[in-house]
Amino acid sequence: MEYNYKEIESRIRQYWKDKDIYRVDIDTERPKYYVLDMFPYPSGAGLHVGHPLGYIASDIFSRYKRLQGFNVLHPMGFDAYGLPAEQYAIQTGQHPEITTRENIARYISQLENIGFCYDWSRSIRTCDPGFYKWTQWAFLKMFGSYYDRKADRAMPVEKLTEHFAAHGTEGVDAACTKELSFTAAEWSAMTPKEQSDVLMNYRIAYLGNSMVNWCPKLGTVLANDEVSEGLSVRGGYPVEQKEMWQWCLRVSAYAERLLQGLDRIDWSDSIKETQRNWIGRSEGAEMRFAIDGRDDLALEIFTTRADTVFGVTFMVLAPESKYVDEVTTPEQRAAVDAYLDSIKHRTERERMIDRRVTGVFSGSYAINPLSGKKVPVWISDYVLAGYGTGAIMAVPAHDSRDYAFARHFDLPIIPLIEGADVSEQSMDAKEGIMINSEGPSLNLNGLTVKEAIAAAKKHIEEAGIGRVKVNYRLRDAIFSRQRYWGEPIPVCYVDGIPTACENLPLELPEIDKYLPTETGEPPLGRAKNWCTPEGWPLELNTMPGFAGSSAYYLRYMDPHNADALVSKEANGYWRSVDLYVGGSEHATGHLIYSRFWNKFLYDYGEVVEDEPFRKLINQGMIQGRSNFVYRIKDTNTYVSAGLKDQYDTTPIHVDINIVRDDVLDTDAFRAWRPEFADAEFILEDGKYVCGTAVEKMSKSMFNVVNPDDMIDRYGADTLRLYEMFLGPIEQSKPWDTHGIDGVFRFVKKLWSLYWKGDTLLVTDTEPTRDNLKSLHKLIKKVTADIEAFSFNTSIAAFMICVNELAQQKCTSRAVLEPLLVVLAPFAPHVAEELWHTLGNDGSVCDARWPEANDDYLKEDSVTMAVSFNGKARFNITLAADADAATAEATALADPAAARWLEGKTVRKVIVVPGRIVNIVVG
RNA sequence: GCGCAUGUGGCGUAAUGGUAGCCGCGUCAGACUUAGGAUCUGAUGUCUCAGGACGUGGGGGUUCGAGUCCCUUCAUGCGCACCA
Repeated sequence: MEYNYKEIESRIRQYWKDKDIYRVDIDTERPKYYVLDMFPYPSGAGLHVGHPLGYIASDIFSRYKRLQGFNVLHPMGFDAYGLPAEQYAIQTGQHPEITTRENIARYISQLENIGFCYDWSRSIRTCDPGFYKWTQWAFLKMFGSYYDRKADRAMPVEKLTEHFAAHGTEGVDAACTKELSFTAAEWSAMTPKEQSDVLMNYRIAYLGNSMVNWCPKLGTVLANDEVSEGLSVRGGYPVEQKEMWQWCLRVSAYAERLLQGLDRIDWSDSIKETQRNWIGRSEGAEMRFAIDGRDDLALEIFTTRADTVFGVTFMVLAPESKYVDEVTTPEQRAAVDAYLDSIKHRTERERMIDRRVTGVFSGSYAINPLSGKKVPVWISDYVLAGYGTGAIMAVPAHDSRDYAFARHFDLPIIPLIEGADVSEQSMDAKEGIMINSEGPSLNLNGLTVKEAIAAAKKHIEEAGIGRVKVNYRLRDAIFSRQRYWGEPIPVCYVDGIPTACENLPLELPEIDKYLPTETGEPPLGRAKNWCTPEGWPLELNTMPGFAGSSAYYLRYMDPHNADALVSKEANGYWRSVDLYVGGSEHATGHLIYSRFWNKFLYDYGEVVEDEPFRKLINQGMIQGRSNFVYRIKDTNTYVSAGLKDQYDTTPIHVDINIVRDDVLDTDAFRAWRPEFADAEFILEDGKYVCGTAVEKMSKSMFNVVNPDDMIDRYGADTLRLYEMFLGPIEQSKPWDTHGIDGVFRFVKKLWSLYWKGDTLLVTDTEPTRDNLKSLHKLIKKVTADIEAFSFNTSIAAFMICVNELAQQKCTSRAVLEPLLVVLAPFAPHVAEELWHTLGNDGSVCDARWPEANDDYLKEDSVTMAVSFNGKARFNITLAADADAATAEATALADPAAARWLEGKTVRKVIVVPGRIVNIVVG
């Protein structure tokens, strides 16, 4: 039998399908294990070789766990809502559902070709009403909840309304947009609309008027993680700050729990650190600075450097601060208005690129609560409205931003730390001994910075000037998108009051065009009869991309349940994801939102685990390797890469399929596109050598390698092995097809252990000790490697083992059969095929993972020469069970060593079995 | 600026503190071939007076012993960034 991978792989896949071998159900007799891949957005371009990297790794792990006797849940689905399908719909009029369905079909066929062990019966699509019903359900639950800080969990808003009716805001400690204060009587006197507005201030899913990232080109708002450096992540269009009414999720209420939870999960340090940064906890103090001559007004500021209060020489307000209007004096009114106007016209991006120091004096003075000194109040856009209170105390000596501002406007700078030279720059470091810090009620002089921070905070609280406060950088997530292709937000407006639509799913209506309406309403404004049966208008915004991906892992546990997102039974069994594999680019998006969503559901006992993903592996990105030709300017002549510097050239991407080993097939190039038909070439050594670059794999760079092509040329098993062989799974690396031949050779070599021509070589002969040693070395190594997620080293071990067995001419079934079991997770098709060849009835997927027997790995007795300290050489003989206590140097090999050892005693011999010996002498 | 990660042959990489470079690619030599982008065998870090010497970005340190641990420095990649 030849190794005919095409025939074998298609037959084996059919076998698995016929036997429905990957179907999983709850089985309380067996321990569960849940392995999940981040589900893909099915783009029109299909999968390239980079996508399966993580899927192959998780597939190996799933199969391994299954062979170990675990009941493994390993599903796959599709993140089907998204911008590309909608953009395509706008351009072509094609319904996004059609595009999406076609793309999903292509993805499924590509995935099936690789031989993954997914249970497709559990597959989900976020755009199915049966799925998004539960996305909407969770949203309504958030709409009906507030975050009680005392209980430290989400609670039904009814609790809050009861409390308001009985006690007003007295005793309420709830996460909110702004602190409110009213009595029970005042609450009862409010109109329903007013009460609704008050509750919006507390709801976890709320309608808020806030500064949002507005992308005019995309015609929608974006969440913070969808914006990078003032540009939209998708499309790269400019993003402006705009005040809009939007649905938001009060993610910030969970900031502390999201932070604390990181300590209990097995994720990489770098991704945990990224999340910690994103959450941005900082401990400090909030304190009040009274405005001179105004009994009714004090500026509330936040600082982490309470120790520097004596160095405050001015105050700064964000331009959007609510204080701005109040502190602006009539004399300064014109200047302030002019400044605010000039700021408004700058986009976020312009502000970021051009960090000029700008600002204006408000006319008012604030009084330093500790020193009693009067300091001017300024307005500047270097202070952010959205963080802390939107107002700061400026300490130019010890903050570089304040320093720049002080220098620019010639404001005083008072150093507070001994030896600090502030003539050129501020001293931001939190170290040194305090000076110039004595006031009527507090003296910090002589303390270290750390002591001073603590002392100042304590004093501020005791003196009633302010309080210790923790601030978070994490903002609430904007949850509205002015888009068609997303989950409808199940809210209607009853007399203008936002009200939950309890009848779910609220299905996405058909519309004639996918553009916003002429009046600027979102696309859903085009839907006919978009209202409740009672005639109340429905919300026109849809949910953002992260909505559908926030709880999908729960749905796989119980995908067809019509009565609940997941049944108690299914959730109680599968609990949470044991291993999650996906890209690190989701660190501040999906991976935060999912954790938040899960914790919210946990608060209500809807799920049993507080964290959704116990272990996370971030696979690296596979980049593309692009090829270039160099066109000489204004000609149709192309010069080889080595000679290009002699000409004025433009590099042009060339399809990697007409390049082999960086040498261009010039005929294929002429045939590639009409404009190259009569191309001329300047060659070197008779060849046209292309330039190369490592870039993102993309259609437009002609560097996409399709897994289907690889499977066609080498088979799925070789592709799987090669992708794992490339290097550590977490590492990003360019795809390089060179080297796949080596892996292909290995598979063929493996095959030839079993078959020589049409002769089956496997016999029932007793295995030799060497045979068993080779096998058990492999089992031990591969078991340890899989546990450590180190697949590249396992494959090296396979190569060594197969080479050894070939050299030993091993034909023993007792060795060649377990070899297949160990190989099955990596190369399942060929393992299954040979498993059947050996006469096994069932599938290799249901075999038992063999255990490594250390007895086969021990050396008999070893004599080795050892050099020590560069001085001595010994011959040491070790018995098979030698250890440090019993081994002894038995003979001295040379006279020099003998002299060195003379008069000394061998104290200790340290042995690493079969390897190194260290001799400690006294 | 802050944080995280990574620096090893021509290349991808490997080494519980214990012979640095396993495995693969590439290269060289040989075998078998009408032929090879097939297969098989062997060699392949650098220098070398052939005994060795030097080698894991640089500099220190701990250790009998350091690619590995500690300090420091440089370089690259990623994340956050006017967050007070």
